[in-house]
Amino acid sequence: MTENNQTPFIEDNDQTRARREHLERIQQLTGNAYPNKFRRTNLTTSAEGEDTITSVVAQFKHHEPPRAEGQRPTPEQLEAANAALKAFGDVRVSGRLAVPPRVMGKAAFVHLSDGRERLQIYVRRDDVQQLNHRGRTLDGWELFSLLDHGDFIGVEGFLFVTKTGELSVHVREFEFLAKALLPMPDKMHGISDPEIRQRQRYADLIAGSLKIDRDEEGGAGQAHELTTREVFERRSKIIREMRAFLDERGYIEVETPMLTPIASGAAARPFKTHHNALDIDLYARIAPELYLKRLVVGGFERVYELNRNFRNEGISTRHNPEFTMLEFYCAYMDVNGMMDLCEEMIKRVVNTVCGGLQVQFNGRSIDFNNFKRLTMKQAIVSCLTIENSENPLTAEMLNDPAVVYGLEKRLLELEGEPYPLDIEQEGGSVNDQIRGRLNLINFNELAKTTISSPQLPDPEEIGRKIEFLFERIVEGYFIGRLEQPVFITDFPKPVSPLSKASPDDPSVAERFELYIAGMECANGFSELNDPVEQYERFREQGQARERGDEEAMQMDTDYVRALAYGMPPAAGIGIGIDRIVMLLTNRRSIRDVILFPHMRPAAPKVEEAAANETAESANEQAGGQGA
RNA sequence: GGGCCGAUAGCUCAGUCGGUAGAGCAAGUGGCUUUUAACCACUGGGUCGCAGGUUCGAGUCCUGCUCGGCUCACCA
Repeated sequence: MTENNQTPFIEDNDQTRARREHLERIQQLTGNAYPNKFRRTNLTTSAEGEDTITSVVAQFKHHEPPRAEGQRPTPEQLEAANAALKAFGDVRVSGRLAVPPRVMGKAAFVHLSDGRERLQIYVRRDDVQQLNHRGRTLDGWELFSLLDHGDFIGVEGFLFVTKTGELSVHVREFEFLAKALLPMPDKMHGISDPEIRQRQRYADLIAGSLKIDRDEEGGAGQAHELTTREVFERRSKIIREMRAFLDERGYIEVETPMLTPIASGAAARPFKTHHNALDIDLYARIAPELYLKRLVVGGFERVYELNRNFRNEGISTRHNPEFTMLEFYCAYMDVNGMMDLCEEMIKRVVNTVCGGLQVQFNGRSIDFNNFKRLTMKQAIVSCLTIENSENPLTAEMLNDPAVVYGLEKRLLELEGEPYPLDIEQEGGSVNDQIRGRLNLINFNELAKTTISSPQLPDPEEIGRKIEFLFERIVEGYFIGRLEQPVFITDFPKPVSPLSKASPDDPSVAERFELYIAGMECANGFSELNDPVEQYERFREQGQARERGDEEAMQMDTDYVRALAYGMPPAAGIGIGIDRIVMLLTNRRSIRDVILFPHMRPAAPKVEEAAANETAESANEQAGGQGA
């Protein structure tokens, strides 16, 4: 038996010991427990060009006689089905043992899985005792007895339907293909610990493919919960559909640098690294935006990139340090055209992937038929005037600096008041109470207040305050208003340094963000293409940075220079793919739609830690010798 | 970073008031040639996340720590 310290990645317990012993005996019996290939037949139509369990099930499952619950098919039905199946001849398929072998004396049933579908095989001792196994004759029944849940085998035999009516392969020959030295998860429960599911996605995927689901609750037409595999298959489909949508419209897909000397194009803290040969610091990109617009300058009228961005910020159910973004740019289009295009694209993707425009997410129904559009000021107002019809706040009133200042002051006062607030109110959380109090503000009074601020209202400051009010009131207390798809438009110019100002109102940018289920899913605008103004905006950002705003955008003089060659009017957008996938797979955490999400390293076990330490000191010694 | 919750056999989970560590599945042995969450009998399997403390005695109570989940804050 293998010493445990030679395989530190395998725990030593009764399960793994049994599997190792089986492996040794298989090795002796077959001469090679890890063969290089298995040839499958090609009776079915499949993309793979050979028979998979999925393709065999897809093509032959319909031969199973219709049977009522708990009823067995009649002998006549079986005879007809088996006669039909026999005509197809022998099939060779392979897969993982999806269950522990059910051995009944001198015959056995096992299910094989190819990761998607499962197919039952039937093995009789008398059929395989003289087994031709890769050129040598051996006792196939003995080999079969050494199989464990999770092993890979290839089988050859004829298709038939069992007495209970299940499509199966009656095995004549089989080959051992690979061993599972680690025990499989519980066949009924799978893996429930989210930590293991995310750290060891392979185990999660295996567990999903091996799990026996009795689909009892499928009666009311309820869409079943997607398996992990189905989530990622759907993710792939979403991305494929988006690419197709853009390709059809003449967009060119490009790849721009992931490692950049300046992390710009968004407001976020970057990851920093160092290039040794050039001896310069580089930053993992936080957005491809400025490179893509250089390409618009260069004559790519329609261009897109679908790839990863990296932001050195918090991790949450909606944030992963690396996330996938689709950005595309279209020359001669403005922000309104881009909203139309975005809406059209998302509708098509949703419809194709989910088979309709009503999608269940987190217990709510999202209606993708209807994308609303609200200016940022309208959105704020819509939260505050519901119960206050005699004293309505209007979007126009938010043009008055006194109202903006007064509202901010009142909001901060309300938030500063200790719990419980002094108004008489039965129950309700602090947030409920603040919501209630916000509705009771006398907006007409606010309009009459004088600004106590020493200096005259600075338009820049007002813009930031409006965004602050939006974030606090709409995104905070009234996030439910952003549940159905809604474009929030007319962002304040000071917080939108890459956007063109609105021709109607120089204080706002032609910019939008798309909110769905309270999540920010997309951000787009009419691209600022005046190099002089862009230079000034970057300088203002630089000043904000000096004032301590770590996230103010970095100046990129080469980008400004590119604009100086002339960029046509254009609109661009960034769409957060992970969040779209969350919406369309009904997953509440971004970690459930990213195969290998970032997590804090698990605490090493005692022996592992010791092993790592010796490895590290060995490395250090080697490094010291080299230097 | 704050709050709440969780970590017990390979997996899923019980474990009462502080008094010898439990079940199902999985594993091992035997039986069974159309089963299907196969079945029947027997057997083995534990650093109770880690480190301290209280106690005659800790899976259980206390403190600290690690990892995770939810949530708030942060984050265009």
